[in-house]
Amino acid sequence: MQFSKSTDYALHALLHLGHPDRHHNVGIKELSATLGVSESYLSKIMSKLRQDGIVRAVPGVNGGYELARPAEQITFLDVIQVIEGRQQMFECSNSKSQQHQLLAEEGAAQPDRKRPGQGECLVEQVMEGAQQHLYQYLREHTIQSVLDEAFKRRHQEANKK
Amino acid sequence: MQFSKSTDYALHALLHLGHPDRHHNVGIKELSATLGVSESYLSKIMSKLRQDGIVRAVPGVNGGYELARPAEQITFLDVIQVIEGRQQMFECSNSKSQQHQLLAEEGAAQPDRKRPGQGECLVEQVMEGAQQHLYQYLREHTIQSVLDEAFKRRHQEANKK
DNA sequence: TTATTATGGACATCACATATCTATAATAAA
DNA sequence: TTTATTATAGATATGTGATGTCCATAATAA
Repeated sequence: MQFSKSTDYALHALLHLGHPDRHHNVGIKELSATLGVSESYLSKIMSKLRQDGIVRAVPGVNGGYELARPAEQITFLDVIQVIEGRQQMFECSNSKSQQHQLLAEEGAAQPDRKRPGQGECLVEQVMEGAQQHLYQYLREHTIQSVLDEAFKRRHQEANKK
Repeated sequence: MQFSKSTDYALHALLHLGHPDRHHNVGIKELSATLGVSESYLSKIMSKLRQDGIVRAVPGVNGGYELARPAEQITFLDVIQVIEGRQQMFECSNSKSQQHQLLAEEGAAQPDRKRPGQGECLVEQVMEGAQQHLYQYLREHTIQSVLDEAFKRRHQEANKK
């Protein structure tokens, strides 16, 4: 139950691209050097981000990457789902087992067979609730919000002195 | 970024043990048959739960497992942490890279070197916030709360008829 | 046309989840 | 005390995904 390193790389790369006084594309060389990751590996990640419309890529001289939309419209959830995929965080593997029948209708004398697909797993439902909570939080944090926080701190630092 | 099947098995096994009209230990055979998982594999999981004090185990004739404490004191978070471990969900792998220095003190003329360990990664901080949100939700849901929900539904079902 | 840069495929490696089998220890019943 | 039963721990196997490298190709601007 851990986020992959790729997600880490992706988030940091986007922060770099979102840096305000940057007016040109950023090549994989610069990104790679800044993050301390190999060019080979990082380009795979950037390709994914491009395929999902998070960044734009330009080949050729002076090419590189740039954000495809404003940094405040790139949420943590966006990035995570591109890299980690969009599967459910939890899947109940024994929906057909005796367990669910016991929980759903245990002791119930009447065999009520009118709603077939209704037997959803209660464990799964709790976990889906957890996922929704997590996702909501991740939607509320964006590349821009991190940049803002960084600059706010730098400012506080300067004032304190 | 997915929970393992083992977590699924553990949660369902505990639901079985927490079932109210159960007054004796439950052997691995019964658990295995109910969940549709092999005895070998499930016993590994049960051993972990025992080592962490979630269940008690009794060998020998009429032995088996039982909850080590009331079902309302066994949270989803407890179970998940036993099975998945207690590492952070996210770790920033490049705390020493140029990236953080840029974000932390970019443009800052004064080399402020008084607080050494303060340079925490802002991405990591967001992700830790996410984790805390998730954990809070998982702490609020217990084996008992799922059982309650199951019986509530069964009751509604009976009344509707 | 050329140098530069991104892209995609193939490949290698390692860690981990999943799973099985077997020998051993502990316990209750006989 | 013996025996049957049950949990436990170790060794092992296997597949899958994360991480990472290398190389050939395509696209683009100078």
